[in-house]
Amino acid sequence: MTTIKNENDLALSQQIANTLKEEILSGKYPPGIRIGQEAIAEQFGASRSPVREALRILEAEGLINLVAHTGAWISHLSLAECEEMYQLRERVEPLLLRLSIPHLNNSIISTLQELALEMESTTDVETFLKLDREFHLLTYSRAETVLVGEMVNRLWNTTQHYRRAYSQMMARSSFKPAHYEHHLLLAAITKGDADDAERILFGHIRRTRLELAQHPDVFS
Amino acid sequence: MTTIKNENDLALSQQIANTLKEEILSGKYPPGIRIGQEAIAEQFGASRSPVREALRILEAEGLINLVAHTGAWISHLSLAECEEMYQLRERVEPLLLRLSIPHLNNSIISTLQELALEMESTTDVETFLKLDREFHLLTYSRAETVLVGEMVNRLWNTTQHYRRAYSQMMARSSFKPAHYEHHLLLAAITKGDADDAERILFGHIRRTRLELAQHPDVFS
DNA sequence: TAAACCTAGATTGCATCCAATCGCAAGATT
DNA sequence: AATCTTGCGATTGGATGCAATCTAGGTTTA
Repeated sequence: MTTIKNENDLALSQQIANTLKEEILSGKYPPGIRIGQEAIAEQFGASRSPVREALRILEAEGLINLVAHTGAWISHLSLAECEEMYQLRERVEPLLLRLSIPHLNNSIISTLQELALEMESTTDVETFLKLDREFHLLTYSRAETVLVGEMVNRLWNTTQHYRRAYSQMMARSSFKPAHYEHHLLLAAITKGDADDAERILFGHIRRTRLELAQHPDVFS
Repeated sequence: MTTIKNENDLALSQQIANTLKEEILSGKYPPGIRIGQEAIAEQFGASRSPVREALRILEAEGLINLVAHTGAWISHLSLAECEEMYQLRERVEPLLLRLSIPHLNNSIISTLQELALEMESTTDVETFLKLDREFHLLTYSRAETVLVGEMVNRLWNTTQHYRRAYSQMMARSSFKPAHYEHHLLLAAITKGDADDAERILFGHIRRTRLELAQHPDVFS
């Protein structure tokens, strides 16, 4: 008997929520469209009860909006709301990074190095997105926290669509500052300099926010 | 025809969630105890369906924990988790304050002044808690945000029990630093000095976190 | 005596059914 | 012609019933 919980052990509502979440983050459901309870229920071969609970879970994570009698809509942020999310990220992610840095070992740091180099060499937007997410979440991975980590996860999830749109819009050459910042961040992490790492990360997110604000056409 | 939504117009599940939330925050249900679906359903004269959705909503806000087949438990934070919440507050609340300060007018500032003085003169813990909450939330009230404000609200709600326990434990004299900080904060706000206000607020929350850490007996 | 096992009661999770509400389109009215 | 009204179809919200699971208490066994 193992303590590892099998996915099948989870409540059906939770399984549905997890799967739906991945589908939403993957871009299968674009922002602004509606999801019908019946359709989801059919997709999973379940009744609408667990589907409705799953939708509540996703609403809590900010991925969808539930409106009474009109259904569940994939969340879409306005430019102003997106800027809010980025400002939150600027404040919260440096904290999480600080809590993680003391526990990052050499093995992790060399993986980070590889990820940074891979990012520079890829031309595919979807690959870049995936690597970038991996890179940053790995820098956070050793923080011995529960709540801060969850919050950062939520912030990343709710801005996922816009990171994608932004990356697709930017010419590949415009990623250069991001690459430089990644290397600077890595250097600070290697030195164990949490203050410096915080500053660089803050600037990294802030720069993205300001650039995003110059492309309001993403939000239409 | 008015656009103001009557409470009765809200979905039953939302009404139940709202009422339950107030009851939890008021201390009617102490941390660690279980809430039965049947009991809640009976209290509201409803079936278990809306109750279950209400519980999902409250879980999302961090007020309860849902465990499969064992029910809903009022959240209780460990000392470590509570410190996490406070560290989040240290980072997020100064941001919200910064966004609010430019729009605070004289009428609000004089109300803040009154609240600060009232706090100093009260001896009742419950009154102090209420005034303190009013004071800080009022300093945030003009921020033109949606998401940041919601997040701060959640942070306050999930730490409510512990602010109460902390206040009850502290001798009244130990509130003096808090009063000084409130006045300093008010001065910075009056000057419109967001940088200074951020620093003071950060220190205000941080001091409370450090004092709380010296009273681990609150978490048992 | 203490630990493991087993059964009964209670509680939750899910499926199904019915009622309430909304959106849309066709028709009526000014 | 534009706007308001009205009715229908579709979809969601809530109630009820049953199966699955957990907890507690008593019984058995080493």
